Amino acid sequence: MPVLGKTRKEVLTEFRMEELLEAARKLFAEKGFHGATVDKIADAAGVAKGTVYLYYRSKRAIYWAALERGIAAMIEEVQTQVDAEETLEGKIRAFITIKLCYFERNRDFFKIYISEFGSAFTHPVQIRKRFGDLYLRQARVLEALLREGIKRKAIRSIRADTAALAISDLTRGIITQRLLGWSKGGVESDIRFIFDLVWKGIAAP
Amino acid sequence: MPVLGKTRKEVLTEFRMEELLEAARKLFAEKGFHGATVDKIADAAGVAKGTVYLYYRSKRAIYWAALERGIAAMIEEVQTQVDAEETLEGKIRAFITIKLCYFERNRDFFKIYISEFGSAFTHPVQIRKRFGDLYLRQARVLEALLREGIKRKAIRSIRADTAALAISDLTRGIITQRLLGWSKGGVESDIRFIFDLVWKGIAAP
DNA sequence: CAGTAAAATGACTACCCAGTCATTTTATCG
DNA sequence: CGATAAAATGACTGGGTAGTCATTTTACTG
Repeated sequence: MPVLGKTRKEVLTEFRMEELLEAARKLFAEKGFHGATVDKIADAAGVAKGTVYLYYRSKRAIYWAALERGIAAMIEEVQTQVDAEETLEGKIRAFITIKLCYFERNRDFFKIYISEFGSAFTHPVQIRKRFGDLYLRQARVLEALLREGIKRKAIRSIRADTAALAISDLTRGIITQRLLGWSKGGVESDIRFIFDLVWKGIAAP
Repeated sequence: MPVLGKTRKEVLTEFRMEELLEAARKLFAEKGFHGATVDKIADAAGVAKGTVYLYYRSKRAIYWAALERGIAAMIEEVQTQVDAEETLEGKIRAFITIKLCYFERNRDFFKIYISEFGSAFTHPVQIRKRFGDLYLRQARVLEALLREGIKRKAIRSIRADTAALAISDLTRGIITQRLLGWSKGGVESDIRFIFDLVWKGIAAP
């Protein structure tokens, strides 16, 4: 009997899916898609393997759920913070900052994200497209900012879509470097570095 | 009996290793490390599976050989072309251009390269280090250029190591976009775009 | 051409793992 | 407290593959 919008069953389902997702995120991050086994994910979530299949259709489905949810959360956070800034400069800086901080906080997720990027070429077209759409969605937040800047002559006339992807690449690159231990400076220093490079690179003369 | 520096055996070994590497490169690029089977690699090289193991210790060994040789060849090509340029501007442009063209010509290799990048986090430390060294080696070519530019006041005072990695990331990003079909322009247009962004970003005021 | 060594073969072993489903455990309710 | 349904279990199946090695093929040599 539905009492407060959610039936008992719905609550349980939500709980199990959450626990499984959390366990899966850690294992996929640690071992990669192939290295993480459904058995281990079940174990980590404190259930038996069969139970996993009561909540997710397949191993891939869990993987996708983890990836999709992570990207969606990131986009939301980025969008909110960008909207909160007044100036174009502030907005672009926020875009870089929030992404960097989000990944710094969610290292597990970033590892999955990056790994998916690497497999993009070997996946079937349809999966590649799905990931591409997800990735492009966050780039488009930035693209809109750049377009606005170009219109207002604050930014020189560049290809906004390409520039947005380039800035995303730079951000992703810095995060990778940080996770691999190649970056010696602090987060602030890294943010400042990228932002300076980008801003000087795109600002109107 | 060694006649011309190489024994019959050495020639055969070299030939087989080459054939296998070529076949492996294609398959790894197409299917990824897990998707490519030793059987298929052997097939593609026109030998039986057992023969593969006469020339390579393991599947991983073939993979590494393909990756290492590809990166080494790229570095060599980049270094040569960079050296051939006179100006700092020309050298930096050459760095970007040659990498882009090299990968454009060796798409198979790039797919392996990128995929390795994605798996960097899930590999054992020792393998990760090995790949890192390889990657950093090419970044150091650029780093040396930047340092020289900073010394000569042509480039503003920035962290040369971080900037070198950032420019590498940008280049890698563009190549990825091209391979995924996200980049609409031609190669020249992409090169010009990155170079402009970078040059304006790092040039002395 | 026979005999020997080098090279190649592919059937086989040993292992791994996604996904299933008959069975057991737990919750619900009259 | 049974009876019934919902949820969970884990042994099992089917498919797959890295790496081995006894056997066969090919090349070389006297």
